[in-house]
Amino acid sequence: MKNEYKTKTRLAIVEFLRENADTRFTARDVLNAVNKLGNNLDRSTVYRNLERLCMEGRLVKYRETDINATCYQYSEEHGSCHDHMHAQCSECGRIFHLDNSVLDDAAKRIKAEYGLEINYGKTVIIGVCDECKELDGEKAD
Amino acid sequence: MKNEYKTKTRLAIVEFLRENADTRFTARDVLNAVNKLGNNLDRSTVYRNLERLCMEGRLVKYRETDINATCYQYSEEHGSCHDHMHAQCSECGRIFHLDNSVLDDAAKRIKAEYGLEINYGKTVIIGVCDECKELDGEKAD
DNA sequence: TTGCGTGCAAAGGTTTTGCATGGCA
DNA sequence: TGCCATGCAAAACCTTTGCACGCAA
Repeated sequence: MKNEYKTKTRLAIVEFLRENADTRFTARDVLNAVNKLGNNLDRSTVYRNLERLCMEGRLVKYRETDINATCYQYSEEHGSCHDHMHAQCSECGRIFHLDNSVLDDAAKRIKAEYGLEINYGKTVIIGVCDECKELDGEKAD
Repeated sequence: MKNEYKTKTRLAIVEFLRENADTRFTARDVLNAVNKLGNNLDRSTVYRNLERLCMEGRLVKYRETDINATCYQYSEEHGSCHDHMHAQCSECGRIFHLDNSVLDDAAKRIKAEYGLEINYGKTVIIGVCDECKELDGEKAD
Protein backbone atom coordinates (compact mmCIF):
# COMPACT_ATOMS: atom_id res chain seq x y z
CA MET A 1 0.00 0.00 0.00
CA LYS A 2 1.30 3.40 -0.95
CA ASN A 3 1.77 6.14 1.58
CA GLU A 4 -1.46 7.84 2.30
CA TYR A 5 -1.89 11.59 2.27
CA LYS A 6 -4.51 13.30 4.33
CA THR A 7 -6.32 15.51 1.90
CA LYS A 8 -9.36 17.67 2.46
CA THR A 9 -11.30 15.59 -0.03
CA ARG A 10 -10.46 12.33 1.62
CA LEU A 11 -11.44 13.63 5.02
CA ALA A 12 -14.79 14.78 3.66
CA ILE A 13 -15.46 11.32 2.29
CA VAL A 14 -14.53 9.57 5.53
CA GLU A 15 -16.69 12.08 7.36
CA PHE A 16 -19.63 10.96 5.27
CA LEU A 17 -18.84 7.33 5.98
CA ARG A 18 -18.78 7.92 9.72
CA GLU A 19 -22.13 9.61 9.62
CA ASN A 20 -23.54 6.76 7.59
CA ALA A 21 -21.96 3.83 9.35
CA ASP A 22 -23.82 0.54 9.12
CA THR A 23 -25.99 1.73 6.27
CA ARG A 24 -25.69 0.96 2.61
CA PHE A 25 -24.86 3.71 0.17
CA THR A 26 -23.67 4.10 -3.41
CA ALA A 27 -20.85 6.11 -4.90
CA ARG A 28 -23.46 8.58 -6.05
CA ASP A 29 -24.74 9.01 -2.52
CA VAL A 30 -21.28 9.98 -1.35
CA LEU A 31 -20.82 12.39 -4.23
CA ASN A 32 -24.14 14.14 -3.68
CA ALA A 33 -23.81 14.39 0.06
CA VAL A 34 -20.29 15.75 0.03
CA ASN A 35 -20.99 18.25 -2.72
CA LYS A 36 -24.12 19.46 -1.00
CA LEU A 37 -21.74 20.85 1.61
CA GLY A 38 -20.21 23.12 -1.00
CA ASN A 39 -17.38 20.91 -2.22
CA ASN A 40 -16.48 20.13 -5.79
CA LEU A 41 -15.82 16.45 -5.53
CA ASP A 42 -15.55 14.44 -8.73
CA ARG A 43 -17.00 11.00 -9.44
CA SER A 44 -13.65 9.50 -10.23
CA THR A 45 -12.24 10.66 -6.92
CA VAL A 46 -15.11 9.02 -5.08
CA TYR A 47 -14.56 5.72 -6.85
CA ARG A 48 -10.84 5.83 -6.27
CA ASN A 49 -11.24 6.52 -2.58
CA LEU A 50 -13.93 3.96 -2.01
CA GLU A 51 -11.83 1.42 -3.84
CA ARG A 52 -8.88 2.15 -1.60
CA LEU A 53 -10.97 1.85 1.54
CA CYS A 54 -12.23 -1.52 0.34
CA MET A 55 -8.69 -2.70 -0.19
CA GLU A 56 -7.85 -1.66 3.32
CA GLY A 57 -10.83 -3.60 4.60
CA ARG A 58 -12.51 -0.57 6.12
CA LEU A 59 -15.40 -0.77 3.71
CA VAL A 60 -17.59 -3.61 2.49
CA LYS A 61 -18.49 -3.57 -1.17
CA TYR A 62 -21.32 -5.53 -2.66
CA ARG A 63 -23.83 -5.61 -5.42
CA GLU A 64 -27.48 -4.91 -5.10
CA THR A 65 -29.68 -6.87 -7.46
CA ASP A 66 -32.50 -4.34 -7.38
CA ILE A 67 -30.69 -1.15 -8.20
CA ASN A 68 -28.12 -1.14 -10.90
CA ALA A 69 -25.18 -0.07 -8.83
CA THR A 70 -22.51 -1.11 -6.39
CA CYS A 71 -23.29 -0.55 -2.73
CA TYR A 72 -20.91 0.02 0.12
CA GLN A 73 -21.11 -0.12 3.85
CA TYR A 74 -18.77 1.26 6.43
CA SER A 75 -18.00 0.05 9.90
CA GLU A 76 -15.55 1.35 12.43
CA GLU A 77 -16.01 -1.23 15.11
CA HIS A 78 -15.21 -4.46 13.38
CA GLY A 79 -11.65 -4.16 12.20
CA SER A 80 -10.91 -5.51 8.75
CA CYS A 81 -14.04 -6.78 7.08
CA HIS A 82 -11.93 -9.23 5.09
CA ASP A 83 -11.62 -11.75 7.85
CA HIS A 84 -15.15 -12.26 9.06
CA MET A 85 -18.44 -13.19 7.54
CA HIS A 86 -21.34 -10.85 6.97
CA ALA A 87 -25.07 -11.23 6.92
CA GLN A 88 -27.40 -8.82 5.22
CA CYS A 89 -31.06 -8.09 5.56
CA SER A 90 -32.59 -8.26 2.13
CA GLU A 91 -35.24 -5.74 3.07
CA CYS A 92 -33.34 -2.83 4.57
CA GLY A 93 -29.84 -3.67 3.39
CA ARG A 94 -28.37 -3.52 6.85
CA ILE A 95 -25.22 -5.55 7.34
CA PHE A 96 -24.30 -7.66 10.35
CA HIS A 97 -20.74 -8.58 11.15
CA LEU A 98 -20.75 -12.22 12.20
CA ASP A 99 -18.47 -14.12 14.47
CA ASN A 100 -16.86 -16.76 12.28
CA SER A 101 -17.38 -19.41 14.93
CA VAL A 102 -21.05 -19.42 13.95
CA LEU A 103 -20.13 -21.14 10.72
CA ASP A 104 -17.34 -23.41 11.89
CA ASP A 105 -19.34 -26.61 11.85
CA ALA A 106 -21.03 -25.81 8.58
CA ALA A 107 -17.65 -24.99 7.07
CA LYS A 108 -16.32 -28.40 8.00
CA ARG A 109 -19.29 -30.16 6.46
CA ILE A 110 -19.15 -28.13 3.29
CA LYS A 111 -15.48 -28.89 2.98
CA ALA A 112 -16.06 -32.59 3.53
CA GLU A 113 -19.18 -33.02 1.42
CA TYR A 114 -18.66 -30.57 -1.43
CA GLY A 115 -14.93 -29.92 -1.40
CA LEU A 116 -15.30 -26.20 -0.98
CA GLU A 117 -13.27 -24.15 1.45
CA ILE A 118 -15.25 -21.15 2.67
CA ASN A 119 -13.91 -17.69 2.22
CA TYR A 120 -15.35 -15.98 5.24
CA GLY A 121 -14.52 -12.49 4.13
CA LYS A 122 -16.42 -12.81 0.87
CA THR A 123 -19.48 -14.65 2.07
CA VAL A 124 -22.71 -12.84 2.77
CA ILE A 125 -25.61 -14.65 4.35
CA ILE A 126 -28.94 -13.23 3.22
CA GLY A 127 -31.99 -13.05 5.43
CA VAL A 128 -34.54 -10.79 7.03
CA CYS A 129 -33.87 -8.97 10.25
CA ASP A 130 -36.30 -8.79 13.16
CA GLU A 131 -37.25 -5.18 12.57
CA CYS A 132 -38.12 -5.72 8.94
CA LYS A 133 -40.08 -8.80 9.80
CA GLU A 134 -42.21 -6.76 12.17
CA LEU A 135 -42.80 -4.16 9.50
CA ASP A 136 -43.78 -6.83 7.01
CA GLY A 137 -46.17 -8.25 9.53
CA GLU A 138 -47.85 -4.88 9.93
CA LYS A 139 -48.13 -4.43 6.21
CA ALA A 140 -49.70 -7.85 5.81
CA ASP A 141 -52.43 -7.07 8.33
CA MET B 1 -47.47 -14.40 -18.47
CA LYS B 2 -47.96 -13.90 -22.16
CA ASN B 3 -48.15 -16.77 -24.56
CA GLU B 4 -44.71 -17.98 -25.43
CA TYR B 5 -43.55 -18.51 -28.96
CA LYS B 6 -40.80 -20.98 -29.76
CA THR B 7 -38.39 -19.01 -31.84
CA LYS B 8 -35.03 -20.07 -33.20
CA THR B 9 -33.37 -17.40 -31.12
CA ARG B 10 -34.97 -18.49 -27.89
CA LEU B 11 -34.04 -22.10 -28.46
CA ALA B 12 -30.45 -21.11 -29.08
CA ILE B 13 -30.34 -19.28 -25.77
CA VAL B 14 -31.83 -22.17 -23.81
CA GLU B 15 -29.38 -24.46 -25.56
CA PHE B 16 -26.56 -22.36 -24.16
CA LEU B 17 -28.07 -22.49 -20.70
CA ARG B 18 -28.27 -26.27 -20.77
CA GLU B 19 -24.65 -26.56 -21.78
CA ASN B 20 -23.65 -24.17 -19.01
CA ALA B 21 -25.80 -25.41 -16.18
CA ASP B 22 -24.44 -24.81 -12.70
CA THR B 23 -22.02 -22.17 -13.83
CA ARG B 24 -22.28 -18.44 -13.66
CA PHE B 25 -22.49 -16.47 -16.86
CA THR B 26 -23.29 -12.95 -17.95
CA ALA B 27 -25.54 -11.64 -20.67
CA ARG B 28 -22.41 -11.03 -22.68
CA ASP B 29 -21.36 -14.67 -22.34
CA VAL B 30 -24.65 -15.78 -23.82
CA LEU B 31 -24.39 -13.28 -26.65
CA ASN B 32 -20.86 -14.26 -27.59
CA ALA B 33 -21.43 -17.98 -27.39
CA VAL B 34 -24.60 -17.95 -29.44
CA ASN B 35 -23.19 -15.65 -32.08
CA LYS B 36 -20.04 -17.69 -32.37
CA LEU B 37 -22.29 -20.34 -33.87
CA GLY B 38 -23.14 -18.03 -36.73
CA ASN B 39 -26.22 -16.33 -35.32
CA ASN B 40 -26.95 -12.65 -35.24
CA LEU B 41 -28.37 -12.32 -31.77
CA ASP B 42 -28.77 -8.85 -30.32
CA ARG B 43 -27.96 -7.70 -26.79
CA SER B 44 -31.45 -6.52 -26.13
CA THR B 45 -32.88 -9.87 -27.07
CA VAL B 46 -30.56 -11.59 -24.65
CA TYR B 47 -31.58 -9.34 -21.80
CA ARG B 48 -35.25 -9.73 -22.58
CA ASN B 49 -35.04 -13.50 -22.67
CA LEU B 50 -32.93 -13.83 -19.54
CA GLU B 51 -35.34 -11.54 -17.75
CA ARG B 52 -38.25 -13.71 -18.78
CA LEU B 53 -36.52 -16.88 -17.63
CA CYS B 54 -35.84 -15.28 -14.26
CA MET B 55 -39.49 -14.41 -13.90
CA GLU B 56 -40.38 -18.00 -14.63
CA GLY B 57 -37.96 -19.16 -11.95
CA ARG B 58 -35.83 -21.16 -14.36
CA LEU B 59 -32.87 -18.89 -13.88
CA VAL B 60 -31.20 -17.34 -10.84
CA LYS B 61 -29.98 -13.80 -11.18
CA TYR B 62 -27.43 -12.20 -8.93
CA ARG B 63 -24.69 -9.67 -8.75
CA GLU B 64 -21.01 -10.36 -8.74
CA THR B 65 -18.86 -8.00 -6.73
CA ASP B 66 -15.71 -8.63 -8.69
CA ILE B 67 -16.93 -8.12 -12.20
CA ASN B 68 -19.14 -5.23 -13.06
CA ALA B 69 -22.11 -7.13 -14.35
CA THR B 70 -25.16 -9.16 -13.51
CA CYS B 71 -24.61 -12.89 -13.40
CA TYR B 72 -27.06 -15.67 -14.03
CA GLN B 73 -27.14 -19.33 -13.26
CA TYR B 74 -29.24 -22.10 -14.68
CA SER B 75 -30.04 -25.48 -13.23
CA GLU B 76 -32.26 -28.26 -14.46
CA GLU B 77 -31.63 -30.90 -11.85
CA HIS B 78 -32.33 -29.19 -8.60
CA GLY B 79 -35.88 -28.08 -8.98
CA SER B 80 -36.48 -24.57 -7.91
CA CYS B 81 -33.26 -23.00 -6.76
CA HIS B 82 -35.31 -20.74 -4.57
CA ASP B 83 -35.55 -23.19 -1.70
CA HIS B 84 -32.01 -24.30 -1.04
CA MET B 85 -28.70 -22.65 -0.39
CA HIS B 86 -25.84 -22.39 -2.84
CA ALA B 87 -22.11 -22.22 -2.59
CA GLN B 88 -19.92 -20.83 -5.28
CA CYS B 89 -16.27 -21.14 -6.13
CA SER B 90 -14.90 -17.64 -6.49
CA GLU B 91 -12.26 -18.85 -8.95
CA CYS B 92 -14.18 -20.85 -11.53
CA GLY B 93 -17.71 -19.72 -10.76
CA ARG B 94 -19.02 -23.25 -10.34
CA ILE B 95 -22.10 -23.48 -8.19
CA PHE B 96 -22.91 -26.15 -5.62
CA HIS B 97 -26.42 -26.86 -4.47
CA LEU B 98 -26.24 -27.38 -0.73
CA ASP B 99 -28.40 -29.43 1.52
CA ASN B 100 -29.98 -26.92 3.85
CA SER B 101 -29.28 -29.11 6.86
CA VAL B 102 -25.64 -28.08 6.60
CA LEU B 103 -26.58 -24.66 7.85
CA ASP B 104 -29.23 -25.56 10.41
CA ASP B 105 -27.13 -24.98 13.50
CA ALA B 106 -25.62 -21.82 12.14
CA ALA B 107 -29.07 -20.56 11.24
CA LYS B 108 -30.25 -21.00 14.80
CA ARG B 109 -27.28 -19.15 16.21
CA ILE B 110 -27.61 -16.30 13.74
CA LYS B 111 -31.26 -15.99 14.58
CA ALA B 112 -30.54 -15.98 18.31
CA GLU B 113 -27.49 -13.75 18.31
CA TYR B 114 -28.20 -11.32 15.49
CA GLY B 115 -31.93 -11.53 14.99
CA LEU B 116 -31.66 -12.48 11.35
CA GLU B 117 -33.67 -15.24 9.76
CA ILE B 118 -31.74 -16.82 6.90
CA ASN B 119 -33.22 -16.90 3.45
CA TYR B 120 -31.71 -20.11 2.13
CA GLY B 121 -32.70 -19.49 -1.44
CA LYS B 122 -30.89 -16.20 -1.65
CA THR B 123 -27.74 -17.03 0.24
CA VAL B 124 -24.54 -17.90 -1.56
CA ILE B 125 -21.54 -19.14 0.38
CA ILE B 126 -18.29 -18.13 -1.29
CA GLY B 127 -15.19 -20.24 -1.27
CA VAL B 128 -12.63 -22.06 -3.38
CA CYS B 129 -13.22 -25.56 -4.68
CA ASP B 130 -10.69 -28.35 -4.51
CA GLU B 131 -9.89 -28.25 -8.21
CA CYS B 132 -9.13 -24.56 -8.21
CA LYS B 133 -7.05 -24.88 -5.10
CA GLU B 134 -4.86 -27.43 -6.87
CA LEU B 135 -4.46 -25.15 -9.84
CA ASP B 136 -3.53 -22.26 -7.60
CA GLY B 137 -0.96 -24.46 -5.90
CA GLU B 138 0.64 -25.25 -9.26
CA LYS B 139 0.73 -21.60 -10.24
CA ALA B 140 2.36 -20.65 -6.96
CA ASP B 141 5.20 -23.13 -7.47
C1' DT C 1 -54.30 -12.39 -39.37
C1' DT C 2 -52.91 -11.51 -34.74
C1' DG C 3 -49.74 -10.67 -31.56
C1' DC C 4 -45.27 -11.87 -29.86
C1' DG C 5 -40.16 -11.59 -30.70
C1' DT C 6 -36.23 -9.61 -32.88
C1' DG C 7 -32.71 -6.48 -34.62
C1' DC C 8 -31.36 -1.91 -34.84
C1' DA C 9 -30.38 2.40 -33.03
C1' DA C 10 -30.12 5.33 -29.39
C1' DA C 11 -30.23 6.70 -24.72
C1' DG C 12 -29.32 6.50 -19.69
C1' DG C 13 -26.52 4.82 -16.06
C1' DT C 14 -22.36 3.45 -13.71
C1' DT C 15 -17.51 2.89 -13.51
C1' DT C 16 -12.82 3.45 -15.36
C1' DT C 17 -8.83 5.80 -17.36
C1' DG C 18 -5.32 9.31 -19.16
C1' DC C 19 -3.48 13.52 -18.24
C1' DA C 20 -2.12 17.89 -16.45
C1' DT C 21 -2.53 20.37 -12.28
C1' DG C 22 -2.51 20.97 -7.41
C1' DG C 23 -1.48 19.65 -2.69
C1' DC C 24 0.70 16.96 1.18
C1' DA C 25 4.88 15.49 3.47
C1' DT D 1 11.41 18.60 -4.00
C1' DG D 2 9.06 14.08 -4.65
C1' DC D 3 5.03 11.72 -4.66
C1' DC D 4 0.33 11.24 -4.25
C1' DA D 5 -4.44 12.87 -5.08
C1' DT D 6 -7.69 15.49 -7.65
C1' DG D 7 -10.59 17.43 -11.33
C1' DC D 8 -11.68 17.26 -15.95
C1' DA D 9 -12.82 15.07 -20.03
C1' DA D 10 -13.50 11.16 -22.42
C1' DA D 11 -14.12 6.45 -22.95
C1' DA D 12 -15.75 1.88 -21.85
C1' DC D 13 -19.32 -0.83 -20.22
C1' DC D 14 -23.77 -2.59 -18.96
C1' DT D 15 -28.62 -2.28 -19.44
C1' DT D 16 -32.94 -0.44 -21.09
C1' DT D 17 -36.26 1.40 -24.42
C1' DG D 18 -38.84 2.76 -28.81
C1' DC D 19 -39.82 1.33 -33.18
C1' DA D 20 -40.58 -1.06 -37.43
C1' DC D 21 -40.20 -5.45 -39.37
C1' DG D 22 -40.35 -10.51 -39.24
C1' DC D 23 -42.10 -14.72 -37.68
C1' DA D 24 -44.89 -18.25 -34.92
C1' DA D 25 -49.45 -19.83 -34.07
